[in-house]
Amino acid sequence: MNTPPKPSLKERQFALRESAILDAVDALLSGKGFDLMTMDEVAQAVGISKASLYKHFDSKELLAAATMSRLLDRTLDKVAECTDNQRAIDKLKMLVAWSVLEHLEGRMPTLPSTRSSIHEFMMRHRPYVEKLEQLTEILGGWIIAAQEAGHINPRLPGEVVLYTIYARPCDPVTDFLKMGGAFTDEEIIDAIVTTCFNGLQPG
Amino acid sequence: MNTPPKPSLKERQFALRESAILDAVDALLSGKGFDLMTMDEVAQAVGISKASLYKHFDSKELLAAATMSRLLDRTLDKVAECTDNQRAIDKLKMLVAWSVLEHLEGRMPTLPSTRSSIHEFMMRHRPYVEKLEQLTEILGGWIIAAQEAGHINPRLPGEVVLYTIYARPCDPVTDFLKMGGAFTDEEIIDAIVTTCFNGLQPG
DNA sequence: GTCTATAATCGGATAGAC
DNA sequence: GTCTATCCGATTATAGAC
Repeated sequence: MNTPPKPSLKERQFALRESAILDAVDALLSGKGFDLMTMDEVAQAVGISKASLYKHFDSKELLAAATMSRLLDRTLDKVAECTDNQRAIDKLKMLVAWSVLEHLEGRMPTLPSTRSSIHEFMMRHRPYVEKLEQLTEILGGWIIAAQEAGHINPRLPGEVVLYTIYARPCDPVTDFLKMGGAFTDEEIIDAIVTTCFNGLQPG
Repeated sequence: MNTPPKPSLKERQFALRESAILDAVDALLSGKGFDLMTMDEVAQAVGISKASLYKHFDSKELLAAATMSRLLDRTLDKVAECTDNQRAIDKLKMLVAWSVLEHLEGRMPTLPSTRSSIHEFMMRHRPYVEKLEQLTEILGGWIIAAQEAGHINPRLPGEVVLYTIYARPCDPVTDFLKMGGAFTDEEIIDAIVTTCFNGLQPG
């Protein structure tokens, strides 16, 4: 058997730059979304020229896809950290809290809202869709378990619960509360988790 | 005293065309949002040239502002229909249900999400802000009443409740459920109202 | 692979004839 | 006021030198 080829210095530098690009895109997508983000901004944020940026990613769409793919990797990592003796409802709440925190700290590129021009592209991008399906399957299991345990309304269709959870990090409420400046990040996260799982009614 | 001047045929035609423009913008903003809507599309949808469109509205921003202003008028009308013997919580639920229906039927231009380039402009546009403040004052009263009646969690800050209600028509969940095609509009409205006021929990 | 310079396109806005 | 034709800036993407 061959030992796995050791990455050369050049290869490591290349990977490092690519990661720096994706970090910049995380912040830009998180702040202004796909349509308002320009490739000039990305290049400037990383400190490289636009032409070099295009050597790493052939198009703006593919750049966004790579970023979203990496987000799903992070999410799957977070999901994998959960242990079997946690309650499903607690795992779901943890995930929502985590994703809102990621959004607040600028590491959460917009999940594709139907309105973004990138949405259709992402739905046809295999690597992204496959990871999304993987995540959906796991969360689907958690949701059913939580419904059977009496912690989530069993009359709610699974899709409704799933989308409600997926949509939380891009809920405009988070941005409005942040903008007002009257709440700490912790309070904002608490507000989103509470209204998500308990609604507005007394708890 | 003078009698109010009777509008001439020309003036009525002008007003009619203006209303047709705003109807088209309602649908476009509702479907793709401000940034993805182009003035060419608007002109084409109405069946006039772009230059004529600019005779009615001096800029894309002002066009959006007029549309959003008209939306607030409709909302204030809806609010005025409520009678005093209704419970505050029921009025709030009615308003959420109505706004989601408007969105589903393409008459709900996006409320300014922080991410849209129009957001800052709207916040400086007097007529819009004044109407928004008017609506906010009324809903603020309803929210406090509902909290005192024990129908809304009194520990939730007013802003959290208000923003949560304001954000419902532009919740991505609505679009996702609609796109899936598995739910009727009525079921979608019910899902949004339920998850908004009761959350995901049973009960 | 990185850069500067540039092509190609798109979209907001306007000129000028009628 | 409406139209056709056009301007102009911004943005994605690429050519070609090093």
